[in-house]
Amino acid sequence: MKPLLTTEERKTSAGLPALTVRGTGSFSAAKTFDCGQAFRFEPCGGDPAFVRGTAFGREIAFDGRVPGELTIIGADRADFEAIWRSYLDLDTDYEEGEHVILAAMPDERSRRVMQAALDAGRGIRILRQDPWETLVTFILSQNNNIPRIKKLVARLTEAAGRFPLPADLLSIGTEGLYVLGAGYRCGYLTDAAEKVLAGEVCLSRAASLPPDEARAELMKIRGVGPKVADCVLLFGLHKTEAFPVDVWIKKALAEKFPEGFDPAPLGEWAGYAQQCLFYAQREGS
DNA sequence: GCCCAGGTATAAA
DNA sequence: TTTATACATGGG
Repeated sequence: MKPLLTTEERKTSAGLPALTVRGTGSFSAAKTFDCGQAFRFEPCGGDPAFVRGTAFGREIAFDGRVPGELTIIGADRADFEAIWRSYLDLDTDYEEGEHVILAAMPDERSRRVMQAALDAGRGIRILRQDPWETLVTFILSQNNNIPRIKKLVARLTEAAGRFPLPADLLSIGTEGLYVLGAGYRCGYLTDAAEKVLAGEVCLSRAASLPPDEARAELMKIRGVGPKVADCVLLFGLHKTEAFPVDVWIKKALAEKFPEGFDPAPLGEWAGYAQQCLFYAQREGS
């Protein structure tokens, strides 16, 4: 059942608009912004449930310290309806998702493994991030770790004065990107910028394509392989059915699914299942 | 110092 | 088609 949300507008003591949303269920700002899908948010004031960052060019803070509700600082009700409600995927019933995912498990052993992952990841939401931002951040993610990806993104954003658009990346140049710490990925970024700017790769068109074709469209970019493409499909284009969980389960996790893994019955919940598995694995280690 | 990270391009079997 | 290796960098 679609969550029933209520909202209450406020002003912070500093005069910023703020909106408290109630009925958010299991939503966890801490897990959603720490599970490796977004790289522009940081804990605010020591509590990981209170995060701040930038999305869609707006500085924003999400205070999820009170269970069952979320306070968005830097947004009024109109902003919430226009951007954050969709961005945070608050109208999707993730409890139903858990049931679908468990029902898709072929045997008792798999079910137990998945149950543990769902328990660990409960509260994660699959964000609807800006596709270009998602593309750039996940190009940077390859053979890289999350803390360093965040620092790198922050450095690029500071250098460009905003999250770098294609023209900004070309203006910084391949060498400039190298100096900023992008390493061997610097040429991948400029290739992405060139192809998007030339219309050779069109993200908004990819959004309306079937997953396979959208994946192929993204992989025209040098440095975008199947994994980066799938992350962009999931976190940027919200093609939640497109994530082939079986392919991306790593060795450690593959041991837990000795019978293999058929992602088909997961349907639109494939991405969420995958993200819970990823989060649980990262928590465990 | 060492291992590794939300992988990919490339060459070789 | 599958397997091996280099890759820039720095977090832990």
